[in-house]
Amino acid sequence: MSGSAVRVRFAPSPTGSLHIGSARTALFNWLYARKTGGTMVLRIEDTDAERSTAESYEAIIEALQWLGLDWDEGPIKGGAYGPYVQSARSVLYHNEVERLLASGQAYHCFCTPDELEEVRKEALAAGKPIKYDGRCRLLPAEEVAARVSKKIPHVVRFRVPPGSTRFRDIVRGELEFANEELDDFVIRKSDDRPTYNFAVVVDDVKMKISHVIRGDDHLPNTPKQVLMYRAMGYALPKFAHLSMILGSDRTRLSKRHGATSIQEYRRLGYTPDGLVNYLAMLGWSADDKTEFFTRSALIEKFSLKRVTKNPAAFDVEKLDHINSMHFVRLPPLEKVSLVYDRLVSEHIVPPDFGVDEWSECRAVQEPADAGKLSDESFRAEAPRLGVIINVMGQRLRNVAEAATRLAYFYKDDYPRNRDAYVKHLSGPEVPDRLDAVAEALATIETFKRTEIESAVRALAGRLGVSAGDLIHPCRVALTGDEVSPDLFAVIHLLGRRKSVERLRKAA
RNA sequence: GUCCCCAUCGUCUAGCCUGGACUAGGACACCGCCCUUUCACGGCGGCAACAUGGGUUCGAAUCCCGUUGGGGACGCCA
Repeated sequence: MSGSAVRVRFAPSPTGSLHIGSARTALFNWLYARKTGGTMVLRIEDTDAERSTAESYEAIIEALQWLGLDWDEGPIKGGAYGPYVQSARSVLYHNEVERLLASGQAYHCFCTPDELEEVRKEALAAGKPIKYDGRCRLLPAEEVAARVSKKIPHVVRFRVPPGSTRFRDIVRGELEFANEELDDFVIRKSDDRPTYNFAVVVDDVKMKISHVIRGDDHLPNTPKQVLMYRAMGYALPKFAHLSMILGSDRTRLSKRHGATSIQEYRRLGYTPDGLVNYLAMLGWSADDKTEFFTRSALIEKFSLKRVTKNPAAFDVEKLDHINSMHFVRLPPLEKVSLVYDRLVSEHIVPPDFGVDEWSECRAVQEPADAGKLSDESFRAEAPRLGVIINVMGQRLRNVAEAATRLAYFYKDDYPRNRDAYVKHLSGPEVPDRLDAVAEALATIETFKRTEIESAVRALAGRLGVSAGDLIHPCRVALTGDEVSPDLFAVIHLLGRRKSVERLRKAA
């Protein structure tokens, strides 16, 4: 095995859903692995017995899968350096703690949480650094042995040496921390589990992680970890600390800024590619212009060297924009399927949507591979929906819009824009015109888009009005709004019966 | 409070390392015009930034220091 092989890891703790910020961290790790032909490891950090839940674990796995961020080693996949769940790695941590204890680089501490809290409060009140004072450092060996054998609850602390700790960060360059700012932190809790800082180091070593790419909220942990690598005699990985993602007001991204989990964005109708593209732009750029990236382009262009240092504010409008670029480029059948599911879940399309209720044009264009789909009602509607989506074109920017913008194709209680009614349907001349159009539609021979258009334009000529004088009121009468795709296509897709019915009703 | 990180249009960013080609480029949003039966898309144009003070230098967005502002970390959470 080559010592220079790239191995990165994403190490979430299963204490909630996959957050936007964590997803970005996962993405950058993934991109780096895919870019370099390295290995992506997924490790579950569940050393907090209290807060870790199976639901969170499931949610995170599912969100990663949905985003298309796959891993080469980890839960489900397995791998040579497992197990990949920290709660199953106790013996590894235990051995390393014993080694540190034996070499005197760690020691037992019997201070109770209450005592420590006391000390912390005092320090805060006195305006001093909040840190453990190292009072158990000097406990004689016999005393320690006695207390341990008496099963007095205790933790193990790392003995921080004097001096300072330097390391290099790929994003930030050379960094130095004074060790006196660090206190003798806990590496093994009284329940015998390792703490995060310790488990991370042991796992990253044992899993041969070459690059630690994580959020910069971990920066203050890094000197502690560096110290432990050295104390245990292991080589350092390379570090890359990513800036945080902030809310629109530049404070920590939280619920009050809107959706914060990947799951929520999924429900809102964003596509994985759109979300991934946007997330990649938060803290990274390929050059001064490009910002639309397919997944493979992202992999091809990605580089840790071009990661920015300053924190980025999450901007939903930009997300919408990037997402829409991906949405409009979706393969037709995929888009149809996505929109269809949305329409059903929003109750726009009833599950048993009528066989010949609306469509004289249902069979106009059979998507080539619609036959592959097994859902019968989908197969029945896919051709017409495909045409609808086609005429909607770029007007349909995401799945979420489908429910409101396509409703009038499927049911009669679609949204109505009051202003549009007032503007286009309130004139005294309107009823006659609508009736005339209805009559024309009822009598033309072939109900095709082009025929419909010439019939309406001819009618306008006979009435001595402009085509627009007929088109605008018809659009409102048929769709409930003054905004829609090409009116003649809409009429065609609505079908003769519905079109005539709505025009007469509005007249 | 202590320590750390960061600082270019409202927002995401390019440029910074390796000072000069920067009257600071692109994108989102916003505004105007064009296209068009409406809207969207598209095209064209506009608005809009080097936080601040001091150095270094012939020359600073770019290098150094201070200030200010923002963020993070200070747990037997991760």
